Amino acid sequence: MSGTPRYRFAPSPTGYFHVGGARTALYNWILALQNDGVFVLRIEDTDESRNEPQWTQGIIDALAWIGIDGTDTHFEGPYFQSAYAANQVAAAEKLFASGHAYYCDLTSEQIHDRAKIAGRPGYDGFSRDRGLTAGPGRSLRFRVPAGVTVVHDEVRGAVEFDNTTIEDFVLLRGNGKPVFVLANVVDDITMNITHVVRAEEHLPNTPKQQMIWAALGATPPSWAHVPLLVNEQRKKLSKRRDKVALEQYRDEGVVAEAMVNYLMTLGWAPTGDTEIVDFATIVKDFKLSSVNHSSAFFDIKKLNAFNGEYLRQMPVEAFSAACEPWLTSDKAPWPADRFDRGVFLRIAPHVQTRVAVLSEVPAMVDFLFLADVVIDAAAFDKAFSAEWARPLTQSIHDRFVDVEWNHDALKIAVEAIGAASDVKLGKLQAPLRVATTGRSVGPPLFESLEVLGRNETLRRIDAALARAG
RNA sequence: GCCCCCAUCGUCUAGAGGCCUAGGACACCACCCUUUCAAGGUGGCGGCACGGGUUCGAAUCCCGUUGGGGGUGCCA
Repeated sequence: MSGTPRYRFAPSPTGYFHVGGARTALYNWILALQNDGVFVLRIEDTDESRNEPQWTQGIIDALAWIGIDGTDTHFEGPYFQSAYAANQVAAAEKLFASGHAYYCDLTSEQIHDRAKIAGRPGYDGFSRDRGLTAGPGRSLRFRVPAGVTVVHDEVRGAVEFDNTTIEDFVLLRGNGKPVFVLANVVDDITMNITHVVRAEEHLPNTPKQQMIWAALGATPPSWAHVPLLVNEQRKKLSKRRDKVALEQYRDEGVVAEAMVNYLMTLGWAPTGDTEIVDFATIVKDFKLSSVNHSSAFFDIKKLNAFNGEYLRQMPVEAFSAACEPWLTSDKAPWPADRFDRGVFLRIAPHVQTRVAVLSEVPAMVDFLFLADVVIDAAAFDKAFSAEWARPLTQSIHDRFVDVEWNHDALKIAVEAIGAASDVKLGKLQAPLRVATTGRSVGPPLFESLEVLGRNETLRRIDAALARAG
């Protein structure tokens, strides 16, 4: 046994990268970092019907996004399980040669029929002592020994399995291809994996894997099964039902730091009264033994709250830079050449406290970059429904012609007009806001107008007055 | 069906027999601040699933019940 702990993350490339996978990867990565170990990435691409090469790059990109850097010295891989097929078959043959496995010529239908007649599900060990050798259509099954298999799990403690409840499971398919349980173990042995940290759904097949390790003469790794991430119905998060794609959250403007921090509060908690902690603290404090045993609901609301917190903590320049993908691409509702970074930077401090995810930003500043502001008709009608709305907005317009153009002066001017007619600023700003920004809510009005500029402000007020008739 | 895991506010969690009148966070509600909306501040609502033990003492240990979940493929 070498002294370097070797962890691994072994996803299959069957779709977008799952947030549950992200958390499992994070656990392994953090453990590798804090123990000066190695994080091995192994792509389990043996299910030819479901694999797509594009997903492999997606996994690598997603890992990089959450800080699991493929160029870091603690990172090793990616390895591809399919490349080790011959090695896995060789291991299976070794198991056959040593009597730990035997061939069986029964078809799935025959097994099913026998089970039905016997009244107990599963394979009944029919070919255990028939002395069959390898042949077309024959599968290789593991000869599960009598006794009890105890899995020592770093999260759950000792878990006992009575071997009579474990059927003689398949190692090699009728077509000669290895199945998951074999491939997984043989690769782990080949790659000198010492610690297997994965989701709880794998706990039931762990005794099988442990038996294979032993039968192959290897020392089983340290196991740890971490709780599942579930949806609101408390069912395992699924790609079909739930919003689980890491890429999707990234595209909506969740920042990686918030995602990582949030993911780490599921099933584990940093010490102290705050859950918002930096990655270095997490790496320092994380312990498998303090991971919870029960499943955790992936709460998008709380994720967004964390994200808002992270966004607000950023220096405004960093926030502004983080916003750019949403402001300069086709995600933005205005032509790319109308975006002005300097203008955005001026309004950014006010946007920063008002968004939870970055994708909300464009709608908050579109009035600055759109040639013609898009008026929300309902908001407009409501704002201009008051008796005073039209005349006072006209007065504001007239005053704005020569008022000093900064937010304080603008505010004082509007306030004065309101005071003369006994209309509070809170109400009076409504028609002005819709006229100039198209909406009833947004960043502080006078700051917005200061950035918008006098000419455009006057032009929009004119247009609104015309519209209000 | 069988095997395995789990059980603290709605949710994520703190809690390793007395520090618990059970702490924090998200959500929710109220108030304050306020140029809308936020942000921020203050306060509030709200939980140890149930039943038995063990113990001077149990959210914490044991057993059972109930409930939830995972697995049970020649998928990974």
